[in-house]
Order: sequence, then structure tokens, then C-alpha cells
Amino acid sequence: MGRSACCEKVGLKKGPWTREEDEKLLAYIQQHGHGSWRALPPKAGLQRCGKSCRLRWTNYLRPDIKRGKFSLQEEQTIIQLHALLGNRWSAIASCLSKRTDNEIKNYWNTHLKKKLIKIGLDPITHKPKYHALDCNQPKDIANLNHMAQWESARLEAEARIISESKLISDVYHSTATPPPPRPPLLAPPPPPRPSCLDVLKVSQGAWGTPRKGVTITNSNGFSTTNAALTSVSSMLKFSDTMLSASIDGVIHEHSFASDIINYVESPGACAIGRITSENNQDGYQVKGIMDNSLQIHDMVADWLRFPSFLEGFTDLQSGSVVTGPADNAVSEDNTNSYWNNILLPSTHKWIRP
DNA sequence: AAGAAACACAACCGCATGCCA
DNA sequence: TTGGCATGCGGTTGTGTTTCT
Repeated sequence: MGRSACCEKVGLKKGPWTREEDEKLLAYIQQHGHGSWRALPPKAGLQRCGKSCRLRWTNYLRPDIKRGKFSLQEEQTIIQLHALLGNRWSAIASCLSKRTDNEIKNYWNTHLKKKLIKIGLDPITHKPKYHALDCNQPKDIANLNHMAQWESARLEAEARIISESKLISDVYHSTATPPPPRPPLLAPPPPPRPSCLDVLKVSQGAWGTPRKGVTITNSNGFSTTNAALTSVSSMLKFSDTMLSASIDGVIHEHSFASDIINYVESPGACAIGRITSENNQDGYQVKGIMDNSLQIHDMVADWLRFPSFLEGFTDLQSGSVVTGPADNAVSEDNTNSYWNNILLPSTHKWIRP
């Protein structure tokens, strides 16, 4: 696969953008849309490569991006999501409306990483430094191995889920419902759930009360623009789809938490039961998929063995109130509270029961 | 006041991936 | 199926600004 040659052309300007260039780019996109980025620069009268224009637009000029200082809540969200997702900046950005992945990445590297280091946490593992570095302890090695295996399985399964969920959806629509025209849904579909918050429902449903000091409200405050967010959300979306798809073509509202617990307690059984019943001729196909997906069951079961891993993400709920230090005026108590709210669950309770 | 060091962030680089002819 | 193109993404670099000595 050849690389784009646009950046290798000679005579194109590089480096910081001038005000005039910004205005040209902005004016052109407002009038025509960006279209093909590669074709844009000459049309807009810019001596830049298309890639540079795209970057300037997506990271700076786009009208729907928020600039300026990160709020306390945004900081907390980034830290929590980073603990879950690692350096997947675009996935993290999709949960922070109006922030670009580049901005979040920079903020992490210049501020948050240092904050974690300063309080003795490893910015990669989000665990106390000695956990990450002192691998002489058999228990530590076991934990790290377990995490590595878990992550490996998760990534592998994620790839499969994405393709399989599509297949299941196709099977469902081609067999469980009559041919077109599609019957109308008897009940309106539930409002789209912010994908990044799927994991929260599990933690709330499975372990009931939110953590002390955290006020849970609703989850409407996050951007839902990026549907393909994360492995976690894609996995849960898959499960949600499976469990919500009833053979009679009616979309039922389910308690997501109880569904996923049912799924864990009886891997595949509930979904397969529903789909293969009623003489679904493609049941064998679905069952095959589910057999293939038993790994998912293991993963979710792992989550349930590590409830503390998920507990920490309750703070992601929009409107959740987490007391934190005011900038430049940080009392020690508030600092402790701030970090406890963010970090305690995943740093102090990770050890396998 | 001047130079050095540290910091912050915009921009670049190059690989990965999806789409399409 | 293959190859070219466009775009997404994460790591890295460059440059302007601020703080320190």
C-alpha cells in the first residue's frame, strides 16, 4: 500500500500556520466543505499539503472544538479512561466532547502524566510505582501476567466481536423478520447510550450503590459522535445487541446490567436460547458464533472478579460531583480527595481476591 | 538584564487501515 | 485479488513562551 505523496512534494510550506492561511482554509471549508483533503490546498490557494490542512482543521480551526484549560472533570475523565484504554487518544477524545485527540494527548504528556508520577503512580499501569517496577515478587508477576493475558484476549476478542456482531445482526434481520418492507418496531428503540459509558452500567448494575462521595446522575453529558469507541464499549454493545434481539422482531428494553450478568452466569445460553428458538434456521450459525465468543464470557467474568476495576469509572457519569482541588489553591485534604476519587479503586484494590 | 532551562502545544512523520477501481 | 489513494492514529519533534539563575 503506497503512502500518500502529498507530504513529500517540494515547495510546500511547513511549520506554523499564519493567520492568512487559517482564514483561507476556514473560508474554503465553510463554502465548499473539505472534500478531498489532497485536492483542497490548490483550490483554497494554500501552499500546504492536504494532510497539513486536515490536521490544522481538525485540531484547531474546527468550530466545534473546545479550547482552553481542561476542567477538573475532564482531567478525571482522561485519567480514568487512560487507565482503561491506555494511549488510545481518539477513543478517549470521543468521550470528551469538543476535545481533540491531539489536545488530550498533549495534555496527558505535559500535565497528567507528571501528576501521576509525582504522587508515585506509574502513568502506564496507574498503579503505585513499586507495583510496576518491583517484579521480584511472585504475586506481582502473577498480576502482571494476568493483566497481559487479559488485555491480549480482550484485543483479540474485540476484533472478532466487531465483525461477528455485524454478522449476527445480518442473520437476525434476514431470518427473524419478514422480507422488506421491514415491520415497524412496536416500541421505539431506546435512546442511544453514550458508548463510552456502557461499562458504567455494568458496574452500577452489578455492584449496586455508587461509591461514597460520588453523586451519580444521568449519563447524557458525553459525546456520542464516535460510535466505534473502545473495546469495552464494543463488547458491551455486542452483548447488548445480542440480549436485546428477540425473535419476534420486537426490541425489548432490558436492564443492561442484569442482561450481562445473565450472560456471564450462563455463557451464550440466554442469547442462543432466544435466537435459536422458534425454529430459527440459522440458529446453528448463531450458536457457532456464540461458541466462538465464549472468550467474551471469560472476559466479562474477569471483570466481575475485579469489580474494583470498574467501580472507578462511576465518576465518568456526567454530572457526577467529585470534589477536587481548585487550581492553584490546593489544600492537602482536597488533593487527597481528588486523587482518591480518581485512583483508589484501580490502584489499591486491584489485587485479586 | 541576559542567557539557560523548562514548559506548553502546534505541527509533523510515518505506519495502519479502509475504500475503490 | 491487487494496488493506489485517502484518512486515522499515535509517537515525536520543533518552536514560541515562561521561569529560573
